[in-house]
This record gives sequence, structure tokens and C-alpha cells, in this order.
Amino acid sequence: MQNDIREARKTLEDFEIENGSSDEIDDETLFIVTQTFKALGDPTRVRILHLLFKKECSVNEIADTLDIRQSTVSHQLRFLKNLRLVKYRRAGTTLFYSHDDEHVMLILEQMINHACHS
Amino acid sequence: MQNDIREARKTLEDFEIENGSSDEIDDETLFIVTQTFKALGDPTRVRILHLLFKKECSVNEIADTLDIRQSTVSHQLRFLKNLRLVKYRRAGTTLFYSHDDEHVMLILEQMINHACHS
DNA sequence: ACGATATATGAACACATTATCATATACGCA
DNA sequence: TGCGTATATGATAATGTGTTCATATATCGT
Repeated sequence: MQNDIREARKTLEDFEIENGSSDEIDDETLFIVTQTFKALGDPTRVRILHLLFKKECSVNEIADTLDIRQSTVSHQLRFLKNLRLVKYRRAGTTLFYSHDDEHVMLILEQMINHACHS
Repeated sequence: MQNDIREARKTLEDFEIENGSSDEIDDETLFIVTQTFKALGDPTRVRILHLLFKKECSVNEIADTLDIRQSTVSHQLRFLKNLRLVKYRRAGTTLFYSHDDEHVMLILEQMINHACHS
């Protein structure tokens, strides 16, 4: 436990060194950061991403599994796609979605872990 | 680069193993996760947290440094305090705020790094 | 107790977000 | 070409969010 905290702090300092002690965040970076976190700030999108973390899914599969309307799923997938957090491949009339940003998925799973172990 | 991705995937799999392949996220965890990400999904709050990452600050110091009204800063600090993302110590009439969740700060700095290196 | 300064709070407004319904589009197949 | 299924889109209504102004509270020094 104590070790975890010290480990985290060490990594934070590493970032500072890497960045050359970044002062204020530039506007473009700030925009991307907040947009991405906004994407993760909604239960529906988190559930979809968490599902896609485990396996590629069609739109209807997502809707059925999570008990969300197809239209809602589609809207949220477009949102996630614009941020390049998901991608899809076509198979006939069916679209199979999967995640497209390993780093963000790692962050999501980290947060889920952090939240349920506390 | 390629190595980074493989490293991330490995860590994701580790989470799966740790969790015993968690299927759906339970409601309470989902709530905490989305609330926390929501906190990080606003430019003002991100700027405040990023500042507090570097040093403890009084409310006015934050307001002056980031050019935000005192009232706005105070409101956002309350928001962050409710989520236990920040804490404060009193020194007379001045309140010095600092961050209070190493793990979330790590995630924030990770995302900033990810965003500006892309 | 009073004035000065630091911070917090509440109400109000503008704006963003989300889910839903109805409908459109796209593809495969007979 | 026309039908059935899968997905996308647009408009709308309900709700949530962020900032601001005005004002309240709190602490210190005199």
C-alpha cells in the first residue's frame, strides 16, 4: 500500500523530468485531454469501452449485452470514433467495433481498478 | 513505440488476471469511475489540478495564476474536494490546497503526456 | 468589537449533454 | 428490383454543467 503511493510519486516525477518541468498546458493538449476524459466521464461510454476491451462487438451485440437502445449505442460509438478511441471493420451489413487506443484503455482499466479497490 | 503498445497490452492483461476477468462493472464502481473522469473532463479543473501537482497553492494564488475568478476556483475546489482529489490546510485566513490522490494525479499526467506526444 | 482580507455559498443564466423516437441509409440476398 | 436486417442520423426534450454576480462567513490584527 505505502509502496504503491511511493511508486506512483516516482512515476510522476519521471514525467516532470521527461517534459522538462512543463508549466502551463498548451491549449491544444488541454483540449485533447479534457475531451478524452469527457469521453470516459459517461457511464454508457465506459460500459461500451469496457466491453470492447474484452472483445470486438457488433452494434447490436453491444446494445443487447448492455441493454441500451441501438440508437444510443450508435450515437456514442460515433462520439468515441471521432476521438479515435474505437474503430470498426465491416462484415456484410454488420459493423464490428473494437478499441483503438491502447493507452486510453489502460488508463480506463487503471481507474476501474483504483475505484473498486478503495 | 511498438514496444509501448505491447507493454500497455501486457499491463491490461495483468488487470484482467488480478480481477479474475471482471465482466460487467458494478454500479458503485462505475459511478466512482465516471465521476472521477468527469472531474478530469473540464479544462478549468485540469488546469487547477495540474498546478496543484507542482505545488500547494492558496485559492487566490490559483485564481491569479490561471486568470480565473476566485468564485469559480472556489466552486471547482469544492467539487474536487468532494471527490477527495484535493485537500487543504489552513494558515490563518488563507487556505492552501494540494492534491490528495496520487493515483488520479498519475493518470492525469499520463493523459497529458499521451496527448501532447501525439 | 471593527475593519480588512481570504474564502465560501446561493441563485441565475447560458450552454452542453444524453437518451429517445422516427426515419434514413446501406448491404446482402432472392 | 425489392425485401429484410444492421446501422446511422436528425430533431427534440429533459437534465446536467460551468461561470458569474452578489453576498455571506471566517480569521486576523488593532
